[in-house]
Order: sequence, then structure tokens, then C-alpha cells
Amino acid sequence: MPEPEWDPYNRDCPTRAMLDRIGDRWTVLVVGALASGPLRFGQLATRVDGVSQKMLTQTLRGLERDGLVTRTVFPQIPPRVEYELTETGRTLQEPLNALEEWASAHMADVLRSRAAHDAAV
Amino acid sequence: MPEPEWDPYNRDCPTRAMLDRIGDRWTVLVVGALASGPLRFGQLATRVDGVSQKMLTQTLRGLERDGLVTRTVFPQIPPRVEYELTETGRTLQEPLNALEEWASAHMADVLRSRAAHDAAV
DNA sequence: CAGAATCCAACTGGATACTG
DNA sequence: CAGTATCCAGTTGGATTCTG
Repeated sequence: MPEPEWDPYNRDCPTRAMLDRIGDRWTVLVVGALASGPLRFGQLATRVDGVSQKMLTQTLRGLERDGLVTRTVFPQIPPRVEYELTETGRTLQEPLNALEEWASAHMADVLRSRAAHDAAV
Repeated sequence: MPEPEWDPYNRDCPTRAMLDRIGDRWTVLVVGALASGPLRFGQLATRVDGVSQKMLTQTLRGLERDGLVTRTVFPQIPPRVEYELTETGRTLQEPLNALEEWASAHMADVLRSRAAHDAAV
């Protein structure tokens, strides 16, 4: 079954949009935060330091739409809403982890280079 | 040698900025395009479909500053400038490839989910 | 060819206030 | 608690023009 030939280098390819979503600063962090299991909205807000509630909501809605996250509402007062990675969402973890690890591993190099470069000016 | 404990979940951690750079829609594509070897400015502009010359320049400057890409000017008229991944830049290829592959592999699922979700509204 | 510089429309995203 | 709605300042980035 020959998958269609996705090509991110073509400006009209949907994978472009996908890279945008992945690249979204909050998406990476939210998916990462959900890696260890379901979390409530408030818990996510706490874990992902600095995210505004607007952005968190927006990010979660996007992930839900793309089938990467499920949203479960428990009908009680006060409301309780849990977010959890779907099967597909979990497959995204691996590449995202790789990214975070790369960032951690090479951050020092990058900062050094950046300092040197700026000093040279 | 215990690396400092980078934590992308902390809003003040430099890895946050790094994720921003990686997340940059053009960075992923430019690094990917350079994977197979050095390219000239114009070649990059062609490969990375849709990038404006302003964005390409900006992206390349950023990558250069971070020590991920080298910029070589050949003193001739008309000018010839080549960009090439550095050692560190090449290490970034792997995680980025993983991302592109994920996008290619799951794009169909995502589009399906998206359509279903929108239809449900 | 490879850019630098400028202008400006459009989108992003934070802060704030309100609700079921 | 988990949002929604609104306002708005700041940033992004495309188009265009000019240059060594």
C-alpha cells in the first residue's frame, strides 16, 4: 500500500501544516507532559510553565482535532476534565523526546557558539 | 561531568528558546535540505518551496549564530555563498528526520481525524 | 547572485473579565 | 475547575525596492 508521497518541501503539502503544529512551542511540551499518563487541565497548566490558559486550551483543541489527544469530561461539579494521548499521539512521543534530548545535549554548545558569535561583532 | 539539568518545562530554561528555533517552520526544512551537502543561497531558496528571501536569510543567520551552519563566501562576481551543516548541525538531522518521517507516516491518520472531528460539529 | 532595508497587513498570544 | 470571550500590544513575515 503505497502511501501518498508526502513532501514537506512542497509548500502545499499538508505535512507542512503538520510541522507547524509540531513546531508549536506548546504542542511539544504538552505532548511531553502527557507522556506519563492522563492529566487534568489544571495539572497541565502547572506542568507547562508559562503557558497561558488561552494557549493551553487552543493547543489541546488542536491536538484533539488531529486525533492525538482525547478529552474526557467527568460530569460533576466542579468540572473535571482529563486529557490523554491517543495511540497516534503516543507515537509522536518518540520523535519529540529525541528533540528534547537533542536540545538538552547540545544546549551548551549552542550557547557557547552564540556567545562567541556575538562577541565577534 | 554532570550536565546542567536543562528543563524545557521551566519557562526560563534556554532549551525553551532552542525548541523555538527547532520549531521554526523554516529551520526544520533548511537543515533537512542541507542534509545531503552544502548548498548555495539560491539553491536553498528553490528547495525550500515558499520561503521568502528574508526568512531564508534570517533562518540561516540564526543557524549560523547557533553554530549549526557555516557560511562560506567565495570572493567572486557574481557572489557565491555556500551553506553547510556543522558537526553539531549534523547531529540535529537525526531528530529532525524522525519528525519528518512521523509527519509522513501519520499524516493520513491526522487528516482523517480532522475531517471526522470537523464533520461532527 | 546574495543580500540589506523598508513598509505594513495579518496573525499571535498575553491579560483580563466573566460563566456553567 | 475549566473553560469562553474580548481587547489589544507586539511580533511575524510577505512584498517590494535597492545594492555591491
